[in-house]
Amino acid sequence: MSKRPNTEQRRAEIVSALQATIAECGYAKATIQLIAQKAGLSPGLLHYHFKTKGEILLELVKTLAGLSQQRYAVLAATAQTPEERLIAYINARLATGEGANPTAVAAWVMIGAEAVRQPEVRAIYQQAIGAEFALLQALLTDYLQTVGKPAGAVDRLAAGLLALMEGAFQLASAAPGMLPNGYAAAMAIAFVSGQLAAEP
Amino acid sequence: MSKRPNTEQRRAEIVSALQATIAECGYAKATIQLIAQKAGLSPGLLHYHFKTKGEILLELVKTLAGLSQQRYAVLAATAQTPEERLIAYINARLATGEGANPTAVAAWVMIGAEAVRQPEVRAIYQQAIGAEFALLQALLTDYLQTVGKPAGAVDRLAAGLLALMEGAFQLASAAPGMLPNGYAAAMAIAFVSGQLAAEP
Amino acid sequence: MSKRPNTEQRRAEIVSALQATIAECGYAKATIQLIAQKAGLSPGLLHYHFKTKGEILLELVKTLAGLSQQRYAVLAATAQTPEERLIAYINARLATGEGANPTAVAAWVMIGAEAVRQPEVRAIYQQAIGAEFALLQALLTDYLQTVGKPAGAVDRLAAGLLALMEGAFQLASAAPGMLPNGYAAAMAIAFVSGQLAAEP
Amino acid sequence: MSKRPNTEQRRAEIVSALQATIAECGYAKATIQLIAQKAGLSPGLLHYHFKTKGEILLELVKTLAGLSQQRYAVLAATAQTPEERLIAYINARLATGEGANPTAVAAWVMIGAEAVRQPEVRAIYQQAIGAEFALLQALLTDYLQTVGKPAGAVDRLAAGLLALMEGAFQLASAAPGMLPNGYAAAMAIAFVSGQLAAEP
DNA sequence: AATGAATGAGCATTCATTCAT
DNA sequence: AATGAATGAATGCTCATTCAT
Repeated sequence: MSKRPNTEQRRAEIVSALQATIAECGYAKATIQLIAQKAGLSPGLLHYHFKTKGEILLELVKTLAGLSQQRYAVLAATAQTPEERLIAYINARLATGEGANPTAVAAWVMIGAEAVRQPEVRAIYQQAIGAEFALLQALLTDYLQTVGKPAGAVDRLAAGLLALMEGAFQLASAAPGMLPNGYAAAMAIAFVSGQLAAEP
Repeated sequence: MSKRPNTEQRRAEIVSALQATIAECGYAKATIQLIAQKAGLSPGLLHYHFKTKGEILLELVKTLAGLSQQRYAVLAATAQTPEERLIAYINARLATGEGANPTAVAAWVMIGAEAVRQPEVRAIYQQAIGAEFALLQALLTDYLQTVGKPAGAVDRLAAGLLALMEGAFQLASAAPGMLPNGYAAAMAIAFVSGQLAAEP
Repeated sequence: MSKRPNTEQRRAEIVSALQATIAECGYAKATIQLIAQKAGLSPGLLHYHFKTKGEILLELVKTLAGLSQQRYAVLAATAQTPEERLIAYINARLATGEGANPTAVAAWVMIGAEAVRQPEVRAIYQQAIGAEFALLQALLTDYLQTVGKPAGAVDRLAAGLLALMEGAFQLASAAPGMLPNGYAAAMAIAFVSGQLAAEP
Repeated sequence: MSKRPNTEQRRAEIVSALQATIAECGYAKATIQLIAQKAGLSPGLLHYHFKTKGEILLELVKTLAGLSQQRYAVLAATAQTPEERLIAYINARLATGEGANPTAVAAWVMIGAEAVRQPEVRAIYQQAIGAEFALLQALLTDYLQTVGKPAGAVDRLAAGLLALMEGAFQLASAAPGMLPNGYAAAMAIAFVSGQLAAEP
């Protein structure tokens, strides 16, 4: 008698199409027409499932942030020691190669730029950044404790690692191939190790 | 009697107005009307001095990149040792406080996002990144030589520092106040110091 | 066992939802989705019971006009003399308080505006206005006969009363609270009484 | 060196085109394209001179209200006695024939409907209604004083006249030709006269 | 009878660019 | 050099209507 709702699936398709489009053209040039075309849907349908274009963006940010969380859940299960966990985390986020997702990275960079000016995007972006920051703090605290080092500078250390990661995303998208291969993960790990040697 | 051309001044005013506007609204929302209004000029005049909107952006990227070079010229004159030069450089780019220029930083972040998709912007962005990278390589090479360390990992070290700086810019613009005060300069310096202790 | 058609009930529900919506948002903003939502039905079902949106409007006009007729049927039964009938009629249409129906009044005003441009709405609107006009003529003729006055100006008198009533509806909807309380019914009755005294 | 602004003239042309369009199609169907076409201008130009469509409407309401005021200024100069002034006023607003402006009347009716739901339109509409009401009160007070009658019911009398006038506009637009010719002005005057005879 | 997804034409609005002055 | 009106294509969004289920 009634139609079965397929809203969730359609919404996912649309969000996925936005990710692809935004990675390629940026948010402003990712027009509804273009997204719809990439999703194989009619423009009107996008507004049936999402009230505004901004709402699709918000959903994408949530999805991307969730992806990061999922990766952590996976790695946390595998790694044994705090050191392994930290290194696995860094590799999961920065290592190029098999698990790398350039589209998601490029989309994330565009979202970061959008966050500078759209308060609503900024709010969710900051939520994601905050979660990542807290996770890094926890991982670092565990690690430092294991090696018998004081946890004094964990905040700044975590912030530095976060900046290194975000900067690596930016440079990978806007200046691909200009920097040494695989520098980001290596340097992030070296950064942490260096701090251990340097601290009293 | 003679009409002296004020083209150069006008162009500078327009570029400056674009910087202010882009920092506030992003490039896409920085309309010719808005830029003109912020510069106190008429919209038509902008197209008299610049053929297209993109041309103004290109000029801004050059200006911003040049600003960085100028800062180096200043610091290179003051600093005595390679270590002082390196630290002065890092502080010049990352230190918050007196010399800090949030508008330029925000504009640079937006330009970085624009570089992902506009090939012409990307070209100049990469030029600026390349110059910064080369400068960092030179500073690091000098420094390592002074302390008697091998210059093997200079490339990756420079790339890591560059990423940390760009990431710090991004986070300062999109998530202001979320991270510890002054972490960026401190961590950049700690990053370099740590590598010295760690390397054989 | 047998499916009894609930078409008539559904149609009434839809028309009622249109009345509520039109009173609140006007006809143009009364979208099918909104009406359906207010009726607790699905949008598709509205087009099952009515071919077009305009058809629902036409039905509403008929309903509203019929309501007026019903009120007359009720009052005609109660009132004894022509004077009582006339006053009862005026009160039924204009008196504020218990019997007042602001939603119907507001909807009627919107329909009046719609009638200016939609020929099909205009036709039914005019039918309703014509019926009211005829009723007023009859009531006035009876009344004047009773008091021994010539029925010469009955047409103009009825037209004037009609205009006063429609204008009162308009002002009640678009400028509520600006005019003295209960002025409309009082002035309509005074209007009629005045004519008796004035006529030779 | 510079272009001479023609903004005021263009704005007037646009408002005039809206009046013509609104009278014919109503506000919702008066699209920017249609108005522009009727004004012989490009659609974009309408948004150069007015920020939004609603702003054009607001300007039209002001214009129409101002027209009414102007008519009073003219008639006030001509008429000698309070009675003449009152009758001249009624004729100026209601008399069909030479001075009549069906386009303005139809536009006014549509605006009245729009006022029911758009708060901003309602505010200006009520301002116009309020001015007209105050004017009627003044005219009636003067008149009643002249004929030695108490001014007790001036408010309700003025409200009744106002309703009669607005209703006459509505009926003239939505049901043209259905009512006796020239009934409105005649009945308005009869209404006032009747009250004199009736009051003690 | 009923659902709700889907369509596509139409809308107000924005904006880089042009041009007459 | 400078102005500001003018253009028109493009965009996000709305909505009556259709249709498979």
